[in-house]
Amino acid sequence: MRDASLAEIRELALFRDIGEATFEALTRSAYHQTFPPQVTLIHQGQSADFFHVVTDGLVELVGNWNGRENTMVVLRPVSTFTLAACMTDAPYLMAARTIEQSRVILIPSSDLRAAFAADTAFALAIAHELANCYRGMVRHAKDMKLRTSRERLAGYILRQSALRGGASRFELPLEKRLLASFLGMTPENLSRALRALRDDGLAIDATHVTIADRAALDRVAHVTPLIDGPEPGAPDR
Amino acid sequence: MRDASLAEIRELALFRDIGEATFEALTRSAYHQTFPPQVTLIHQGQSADFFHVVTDGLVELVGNWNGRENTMVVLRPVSTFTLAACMTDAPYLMAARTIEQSRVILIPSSDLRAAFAADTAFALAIAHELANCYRGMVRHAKDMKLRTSRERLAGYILRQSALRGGASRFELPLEKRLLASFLGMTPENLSRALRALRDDGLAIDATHVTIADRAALDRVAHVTPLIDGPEPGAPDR
DNA sequence: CGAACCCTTGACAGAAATCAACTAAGGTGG
DNA sequence: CCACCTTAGTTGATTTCTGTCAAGGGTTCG
Repeated sequence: MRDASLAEIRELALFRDIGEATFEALTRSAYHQTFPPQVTLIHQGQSADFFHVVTDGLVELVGNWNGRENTMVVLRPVSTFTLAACMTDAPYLMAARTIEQSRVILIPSSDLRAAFAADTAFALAIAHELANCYRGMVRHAKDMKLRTSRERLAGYILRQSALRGGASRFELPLEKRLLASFLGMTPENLSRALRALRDDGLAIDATHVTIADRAALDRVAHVTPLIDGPEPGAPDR
Repeated sequence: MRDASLAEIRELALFRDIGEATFEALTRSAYHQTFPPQVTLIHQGQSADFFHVVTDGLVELVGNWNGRENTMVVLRPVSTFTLAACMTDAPYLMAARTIEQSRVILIPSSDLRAAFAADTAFALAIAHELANCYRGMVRHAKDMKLRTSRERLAGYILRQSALRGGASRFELPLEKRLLASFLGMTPENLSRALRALRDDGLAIDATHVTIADRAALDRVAHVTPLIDGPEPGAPDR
């Protein structure tokens, strides 16, 4: 891996507190690679060869079953995937595909497990990462099971706003069909839901989002950290 | 904690490989308590005081939002909950309630984190447990987003059969309204779905399940380890 | 310029939630 | 022992929501 990459990665929460020897062992056989958009990085069912860290771009985790496909997670930098599979040496449950051009670190899973055993600080960082992945998936499942599609959409918009420091105008970061899949609906349905939310303080022109009435939108979404996650930058409370 | 409990617990995968000192530190301030049915053990949003291990009985994890409620997980012995919250010192995302009389070990979260730092074998066991919880929730989310309610029900029946060594006749382990909630449908809908599956080789009389035509049922469910989990007892592959 | 592709819209069909009525079983208390 | 109440489950009627199908507009890209 190049020196510039190494310095950049060393600052990530996953690697910040670990020993120099561990860091070197982890990065010795690792790759930091750039991928074009729409490239499938891993397939579901494959054995867990690499632990992945998205450092730039946008990656989606996709579930497939019986000819159907669904976007389960959208990963922005800096995020990881395939950690649980690597730790348990089990097959990937989801495929991963770049949405836009992305840079990804690939760490052989055997090195990951060796570093876990050798470095307590790294073990703790891994456990935190696993716990956060779990909690993210619990939140997504709660979103799916407790909210209607309209409510999920309103919640998504407010989360995106929060990610941008509470901005009331921003661009949708995803293609609508991808967003629809992530929110558990069809593109047609998303289209209609977006129009319907105009009565609740949301205006959308193509990809340009304007929150006209935040309170009204939140009366639909009832945003809560127990589903929508903590405020960006804040600890998970 | 009583000696009988200690011996019993020592054999669990979580504690099997850890040092004697760690085990003693963990169990010194732990409780092994019996709870009646329908008791709420924890509420969502509470701070993570205890790590929990279900040793007997049946416990459900429940999500609440805006007056709605949904069963997210059903835990049979031996299973754990609140691990992710304890490791990250974050609030519980789900409430827990006993379904039937249950015995639960409660370990103070500070002790859990101390043991993680002190004992590498325990850290590894915790990481495996976290990874398995994550993968379980991914599977549940895939179940929800990729399958219809009828397909989920068929899958559930076949999983329950597999848990019983492939038995074709067994008793439903849950009240139907609880099962309906877990499967993401209403009780009325579950009733109808059960009748509809009679054409697909499933017969249900009250709580008594008979799989008349396993192949037909699997043509509906398309059981796969990537959603339904590994065969009981087998590693996750 | 044509070919994809994304998005939107409308019409329709199917699935699921809701509302309501009814049965059956279990528990309580007179 | 029986009347009464509560609760789980079923069934039917209805409405609401969502998916599907089809068509058309707009954009991008070879």
